[in-house]
Amino acid sequence: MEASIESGRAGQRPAIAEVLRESIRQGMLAPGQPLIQASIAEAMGVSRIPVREALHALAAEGLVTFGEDGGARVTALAPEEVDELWTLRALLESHMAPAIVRTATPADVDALRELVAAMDDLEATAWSDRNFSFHQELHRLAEMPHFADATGRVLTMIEPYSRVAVSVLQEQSEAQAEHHQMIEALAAEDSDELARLLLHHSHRARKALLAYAAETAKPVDPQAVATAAARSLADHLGA
Amino acid sequence: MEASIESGRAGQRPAIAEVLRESIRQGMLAPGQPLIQASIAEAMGVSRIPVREALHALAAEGLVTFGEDGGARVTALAPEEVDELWTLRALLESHMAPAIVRTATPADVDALRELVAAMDDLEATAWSDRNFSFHQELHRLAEMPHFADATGRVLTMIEPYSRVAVSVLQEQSEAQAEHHQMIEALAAEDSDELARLLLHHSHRARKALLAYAAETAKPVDPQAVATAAARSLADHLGA
DNA sequence: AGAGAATACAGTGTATACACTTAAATGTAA
DNA sequence: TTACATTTAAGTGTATACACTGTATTCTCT
Repeated sequence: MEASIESGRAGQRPAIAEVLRESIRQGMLAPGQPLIQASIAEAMGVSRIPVREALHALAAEGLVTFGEDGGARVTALAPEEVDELWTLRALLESHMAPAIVRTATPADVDALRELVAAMDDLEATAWSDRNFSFHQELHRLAEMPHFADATGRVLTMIEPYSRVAVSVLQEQSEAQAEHHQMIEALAAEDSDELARLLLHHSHRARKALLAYAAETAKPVDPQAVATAAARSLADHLGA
Repeated sequence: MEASIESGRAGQRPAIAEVLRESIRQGMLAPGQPLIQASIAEAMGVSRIPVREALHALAAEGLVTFGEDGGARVTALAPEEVDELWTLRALLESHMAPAIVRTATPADVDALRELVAAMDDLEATAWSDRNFSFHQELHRLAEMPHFADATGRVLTMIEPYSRVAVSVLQEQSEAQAEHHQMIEALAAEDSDELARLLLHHSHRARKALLAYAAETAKPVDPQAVATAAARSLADHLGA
């Protein structure tokens, strides 16, 4: 995704788009929720102008959708769309495997190993956060900025939905086991194995998510897992 | 890409982002060119506010880059980036082949065949326009909106650079021949062949572009192919 | 009470105005 | 002429203000 330094000149500001993007990714702002410009502006202590700019940027990223009435909402994905995005993620991520193996230094591998080890016994929310970082770090190693960018975008879009799966199923432990395998494949410089693992990683998670969606009434509802703190922010921003 | 109807409420406006996106894609606004808000606003007959929103949206799409000084410019890609994007395009496009074959109706195929036939003897600029439409149409048929979106984004980003190759090399006739083959593969419902052709299509074009870049001093300079009319618009918008 | 008209409200879109920053142009002294 | 200080201009960032639109609410009349 974009560099975190939003602008040199006005750079000391907390970067409105960044805050909204993270809030959406972490599920604090649930899919479908209206994003009222004035509320966000007040919450952030700025006028509506920079808020509008952030919303337009996020809309271009696909995280926000402007309705016909002009109102912005957190993009809500249909199950088929989530499915498609998981497929896209699998394709992009597995394609980066050779580059990752090629450019990763032993120090990189160690850092990743440590990161994954630190995730072993985290609860769902904290684990999801680290999980996102782990994959982003992997992408960064490939030194393919546009692949990483596209993949990061997709990861961000599906994250609210992934979190449902992580919190509900035994998904977390399986994914975590695969993370360890990925580190070993990386250490062994086995790019085919890494690609295979990344493909499998996505496909399994995708299937788990869809299975969960199928067996519950309200198919995919990240709102349900929003934390209490998250809810209060969401309520503050909501209509 | 986003739906063309930018907004219901203020929808009758010519959609500023749209105009800028097209201008960049077609090379009227050359990579690296400064995008002065006030100039664009005046040229479009609006204030800077909606212009800024458009620029932020385009920045999120990667077509525009905000410098450290806050100024926006048309994104200029390094040769490695163009190379990477061609690879990305090949990957995405070829992956859509089975879905395209699956969902295309005979009427769709006929329409595409006609479109391609109409391109046979066009000069470079007009051909490039139709070429873009042809591929977009192909993506649309796959009924995979997020794949199509990502691919369209990439196509747009590399378009100014592709045009250089089309105008300088015999690229156009080779690409056109491949287009005809794609139609036949599609008509024969041979998705493997279609995927192969799409891969080859990108890889060959990519190599041709890089070869051209290597043998010229100024590696990739789309400015050189901007038409006279384009230049005047660019100059008007430029600093 | 219920249907329809009039009003108030909530929200967006955007033009204007002003503060701030950087870089260029100008002027001045050695 | 060159180096340095000063002013000017060009550009951006954003707060405020106002116009517009749809929706809910209230009021009125039957």
